Amino acid sequence: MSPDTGSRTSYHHGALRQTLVDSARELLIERGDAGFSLNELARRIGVSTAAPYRHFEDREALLLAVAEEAYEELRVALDAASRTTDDPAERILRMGAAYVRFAADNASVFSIMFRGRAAREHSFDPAAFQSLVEAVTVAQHSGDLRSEASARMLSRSIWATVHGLATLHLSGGFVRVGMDDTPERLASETLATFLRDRDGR
Amino acid sequence: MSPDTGSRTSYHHGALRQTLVDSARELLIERGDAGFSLNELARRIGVSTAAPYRHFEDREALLLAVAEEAYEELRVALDAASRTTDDPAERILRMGAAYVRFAADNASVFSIMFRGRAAREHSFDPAAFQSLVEAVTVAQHSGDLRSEASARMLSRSIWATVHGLATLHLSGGFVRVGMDDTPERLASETLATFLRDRDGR
DNA sequence: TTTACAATGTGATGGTTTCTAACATAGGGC
DNA sequence: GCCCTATGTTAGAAACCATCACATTGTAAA
Repeated sequence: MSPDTGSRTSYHHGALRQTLVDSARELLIERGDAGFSLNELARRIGVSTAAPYRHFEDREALLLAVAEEAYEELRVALDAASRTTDDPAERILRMGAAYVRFAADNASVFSIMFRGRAAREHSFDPAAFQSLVEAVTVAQHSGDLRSEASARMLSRSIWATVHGLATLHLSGGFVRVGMDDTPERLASETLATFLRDRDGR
Repeated sequence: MSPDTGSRTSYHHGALRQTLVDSARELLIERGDAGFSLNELARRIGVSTAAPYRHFEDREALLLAVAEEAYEELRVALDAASRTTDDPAERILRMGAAYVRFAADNASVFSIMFRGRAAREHSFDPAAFQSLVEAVTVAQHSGDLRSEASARMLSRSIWATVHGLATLHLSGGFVRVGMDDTPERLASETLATFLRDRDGR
């Protein structure tokens, strides 16, 4: 008897790898990290539960692929935010806001980005870090930054601050002390600490 | 036939609940969040795999109990760090260092503290936050803080910064850009951004 | 064009996990 | 001393991850 290939007409799916990554992201959003199941994913796509293993070593490897795509999206979002202004200080604020916004809009995906192999291999991406260092250097030269610490040190501080904002915002901690806010306001109010008071704003 | 009660002599364990929490922490450290198994835990302790369910609703509830104990330890550690100095700015630095140190010394426990119910119910503990606000207020009055933002706002910023340092330090992100360091130095170099330059140090 | 191969699917299955149900034991209040 | 409840046990259902042997198909060489 010919095997059941779901609603497919051909035996081979054709684009299973990418379908797995895309659908995995949806399922992850629905069920969360703990509730995510490879079996359920395969059933939804209409392939056998063994099929995903032709493309990914194990469950973790598939989630890593999802995280990698998300890291790329985050990089693009930060880049886009950076391009929305020429003002050095404003640029830092907007990149920070974009980071927290991304976390808020992609909660469960964001959380798998910062655990396991994904975190080790992709968090604090050197290229993205370098672009922040450059923005900070410009801001320093234009006198917008309070501190005289090295650009790399300051960038590390800013990154950590924004990342902390993102994760604590997700965890709901700010709500408990009556200090929750939009990602944009969280970022600008917090990063203001790093900036000199300026005329026009 | 009398049931096998492991190496125990009596049918009842006697202090199973606390033993579960303590051993769960050890197993969590060995295997990590994903690798942690209630069955393995029960086998180690020498009780049946159903026994833990007399004390905890499910796997998650047991890990929540572990997280709750850890939150208390963190609170104590922050309190102890706070008491090591009377200098207002130094106090903030030391609390920050203690926070990052705790994360570094208790990696897998720290990670379960900030996900799921544990994060929602215990992250950003209002009492701990209040004690930071007080330290910040003192530092403001003594002129040690750069910013004139409200003590609550500044405290939120400092907390987010320290939390970001802790999580990124754990993920190994700093290593990738050649900027890793001890928890103490990470905290002091980063929090320096918030402080005025002072004479004696 | 045919044929062999490599890639990608399937079905079946083993081992482990979480959690529940029904039953066993014992400790403490009456 | 007796019962009741708390806290164990055994058995097992349902799901999941992962692997095996086998099936199908696209493709590249002969």
